[in-house]
Amino acid sequence: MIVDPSADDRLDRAFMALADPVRRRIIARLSRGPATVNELADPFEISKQAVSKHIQVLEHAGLVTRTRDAQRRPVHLDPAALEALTAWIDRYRLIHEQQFRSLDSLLAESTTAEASSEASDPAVGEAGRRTEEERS
Amino acid sequence: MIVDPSADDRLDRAFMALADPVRRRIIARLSRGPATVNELADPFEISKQAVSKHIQVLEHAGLVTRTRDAQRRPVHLDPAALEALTAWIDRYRLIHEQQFRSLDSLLAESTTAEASSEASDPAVGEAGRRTEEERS
DNA sequence: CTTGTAATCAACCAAATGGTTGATCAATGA
DNA sequence: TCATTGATCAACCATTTGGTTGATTACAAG
Repeated sequence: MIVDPSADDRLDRAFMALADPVRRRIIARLSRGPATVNELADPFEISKQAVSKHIQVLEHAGLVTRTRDAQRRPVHLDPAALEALTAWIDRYRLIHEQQFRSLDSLLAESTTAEASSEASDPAVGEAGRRTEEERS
Repeated sequence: MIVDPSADDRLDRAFMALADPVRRRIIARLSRGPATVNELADPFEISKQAVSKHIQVLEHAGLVTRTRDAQRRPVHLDPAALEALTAWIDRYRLIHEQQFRSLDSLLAESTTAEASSEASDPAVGEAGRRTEEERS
């Protein structure tokens, strides 16, 4: 019954939560404003209990929060968690682009002068880069 | 042998692919440049076959591509697919923010005389929003 | 107190997921 | 040719996931 509130684990649950198309539709609906479980369940063919479970997954992932209004439990979107996801994706996407950029400049330099600056060269990627250029 | 038709289905697979922490680590590694299956499998405790399966999932989701170099099959990151993911997330995140913005301006209008509101409690304002229902 | 409504809990089930091991394919190099 | 290396295929297994139905809790209104 470990509750493991690790930040990395949160990211894990968030990605996991968005993996399901039903939950993504719920997120999409919530972006227009809060809604109750019944309202959220309405567009789906599945049972209300199933939707309730989906909401629990989203809540546990930190993507939504819930308040109380009499018997109702309105669900609210928490955009901060979504931001963390885009941050993760963009991180590696941008590193990848950066990698290409430095390769380009490296090639440009080698034409102008001697390529003595092998230096650090963490670019295992560079070595691998060469192996590409294949048929498409 | 259906070959992944709809674009919506692609998004589905992409989110599903990123739900697994092993696959996200693979993506992180690939952001530094292409790598072979053996290279990718090295940091993990799991078998090479398991990593191979993960790569197939990523490939089927359009997140990576593979080329050929002798026996090796280098895996390359495809940043375009990652961009599609951030696009989806940002869409609803921004709609949500927009919603807040209009709520704020609405409140601001009602108190044109003075800008006393310190953003107050938007959650309460939202709760009243459940008037927008689509119970059919 | 009783009824009705919103939502969750509990037990259960089928299918998908992630992992394993052993065999096989494909390309290289002796 | 034959052994080696890189990677996949195939069968199998344990756990997780997403769904169901039926009972139960929590409020609000008669």
